[in-house]
Amino acid sequence: MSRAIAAPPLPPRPARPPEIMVRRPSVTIKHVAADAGVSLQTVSRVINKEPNVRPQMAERVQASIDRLGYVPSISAQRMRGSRSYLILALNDRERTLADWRERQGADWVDQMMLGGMSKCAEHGYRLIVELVDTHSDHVERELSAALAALRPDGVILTPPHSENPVILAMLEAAHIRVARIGSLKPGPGFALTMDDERAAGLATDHLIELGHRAIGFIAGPAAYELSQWRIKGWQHAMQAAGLATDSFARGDFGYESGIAAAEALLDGPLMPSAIIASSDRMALATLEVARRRDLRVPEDLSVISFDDTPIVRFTHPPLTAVVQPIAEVSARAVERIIAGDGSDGEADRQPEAIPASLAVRSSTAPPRRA
Amino acid sequence: MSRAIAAPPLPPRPARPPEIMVRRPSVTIKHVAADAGVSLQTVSRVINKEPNVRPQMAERVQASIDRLGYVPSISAQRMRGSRSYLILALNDRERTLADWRERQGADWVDQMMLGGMSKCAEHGYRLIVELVDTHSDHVERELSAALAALRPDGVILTPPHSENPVILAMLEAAHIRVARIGSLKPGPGFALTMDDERAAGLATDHLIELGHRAIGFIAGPAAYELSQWRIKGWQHAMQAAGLATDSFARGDFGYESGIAAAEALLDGPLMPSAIIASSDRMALATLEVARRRDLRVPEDLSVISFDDTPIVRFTHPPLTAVVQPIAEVSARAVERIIAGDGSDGEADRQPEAIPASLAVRSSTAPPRRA
DNA sequence: ATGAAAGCGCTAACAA
DNA sequence: TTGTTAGCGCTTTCAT
Repeated sequence: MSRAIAAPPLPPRPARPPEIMVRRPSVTIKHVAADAGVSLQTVSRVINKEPNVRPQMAERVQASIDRLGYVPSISAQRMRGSRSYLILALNDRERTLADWRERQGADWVDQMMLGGMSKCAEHGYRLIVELVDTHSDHVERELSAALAALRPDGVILTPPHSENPVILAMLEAAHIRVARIGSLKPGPGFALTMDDERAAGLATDHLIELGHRAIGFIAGPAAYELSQWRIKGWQHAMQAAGLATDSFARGDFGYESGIAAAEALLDGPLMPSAIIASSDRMALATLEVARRRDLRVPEDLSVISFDDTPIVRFTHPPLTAVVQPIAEVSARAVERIIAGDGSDGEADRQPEAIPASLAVRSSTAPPRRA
Repeated sequence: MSRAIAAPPLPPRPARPPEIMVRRPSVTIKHVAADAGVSLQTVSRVINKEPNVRPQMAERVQASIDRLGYVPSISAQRMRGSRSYLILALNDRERTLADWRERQGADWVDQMMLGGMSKCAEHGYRLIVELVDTHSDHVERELSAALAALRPDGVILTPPHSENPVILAMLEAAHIRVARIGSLKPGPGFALTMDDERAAGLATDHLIELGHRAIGFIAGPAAYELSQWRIKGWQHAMQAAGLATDSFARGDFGYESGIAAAEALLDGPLMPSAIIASSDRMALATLEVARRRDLRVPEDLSVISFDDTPIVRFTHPPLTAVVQPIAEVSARAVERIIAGDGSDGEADRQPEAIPASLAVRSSTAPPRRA
């Protein structure tokens, strides 16, 4: 008999909170069942929109739910193995914190949140940004703590985590869906790229079309797989035009390294009339080096940034930049994870490429001596 | 007898994942207990570092934990009413998404994450950024879904949520610890401000000291309580110097509104020689209006921004700006929430003020006609 | 179509 | 100091 259900008294809310009010007394499925005069199962079925419930019955239960203000306990649901509706976005702690500290914004994270959170919201999911040190030896502890605490349904890896073997192994062992952004290496889950090679080619071609012959390239750190793709894109475009690829330097994406790299290029044997920098910071640095040497941009030196961050639009001149579709890629990653992609035994191993584009502004022009 | 514990077989990991591998077979407290030959409770005690466990015993259990790779199920722990170690940071969805879409960064959110996440990490907590529409009528649904899903130990409210009665009521009813940033009104939890009034005074005084007499002010929307404080700060400083406070306009923090406001001020009866804008966007707009009118900054017009965001340092000239200690305030909010502040029946009702400062750059100078 | 019973992994309360 | 007994809120059998 349904009325036989123990109808637990709704604990009266104390007028004054007791010594320590940790958890609020909450309405459980039992209260609803008692109130509606049905069994726990029926309530459970209504909550989960399962079949085999007469509409009339469902209505009655729903009424009780509404009246009592019942909200299912996610913890309890999850304990029974349900989804967590959480997706973890792993970002590089060091770099992100540094960006925030400099108070220059972290465009990458911003755009990830934009694309990821929006897409998540569409499906009742939630995106959680987590910062992790790739290089530290407690990645393992950090990540396992995060996984244990959050039990995410999926994880989105960004460079340089996308290639971190420790992280990949853990995720694979945990059978958690994985999206790897900016990685082409084989690994668990699926890979997504912004076609960095093509993007670098785009930038190079733009300069070549303007008439540049000596085009310098400042690469990112080798730890980032995509650094190599960008180099390749530049090299191939140059070679296709029969140009030399000697004007090359490497930075670490940061400003200081950009200063050094730009100086190296401009001091090099073939003084470039244009420089492509693999990050906004390094592009900014290039601008600064040009200024110090009284080189006007773009008249004496064209500069292209590889990040279309807020600041590159407010420099003088505003920089021509490769626009990376970070938001789109993140949205796509979320979409595929929710759809069930990225589980361990995937068939489709093709990395998906979301094309980058080039925003032409005022830092590129034909070379003087063309 | 401890050996009497049912020793559940560790489910063999299938060589090939079955049809749908949803949850991985996981090691539970039972496995550990069986393995170590102790009771569940003892394991529980070791996990929670409770007293009354002989070191030797603890060691043995720990060994089993390590060997089996046991990780406590947070869901189960939480179901027993433990803390969630989650703190929710509620931000304005509309504004934040707009900032991200414009790809100009959302300094506020960045700085919140910087301060909040860092402090959280110190205490084993996690900060989750949640976007909520203040104006929509489904705030209630959105928030209750978030609360149900995450069960955060505390919530940090930012303007304009800090003053949203619906949100405040819900949080109070749920007995969740609350930090209200940028609010002085009484309410649940504790309040934190950046002393906007004093900050506006600081900016005004700086201009007065430079010799300005006609100082215009572009206020933020009235929906933000802090808009009024800033107005007050300006008014008081002006009155203290015996100056008129007629050169006043209101915007909505956005660029377009800034254009209109700046034009209104410059077309007003007393043409100001300096303008304080209540947001970076409106300061940028003021710069643009000045440019259109061939007013040089700072020679013909001094401009002060009320946000020290990335872009105001890359404009020409770089803007003098009020630096809001968002990271510090967020860190403080997290700290107090973890400490147990912000529960309903708080005694200390004094808002805590974290002072803002002024970064003097090149957009302010003595007026020409001084 | 509905209900009863048996847990899920864990901890509080109470033995011993 | 350690173990045993009840559940927590929910879902999954399996009855009815």
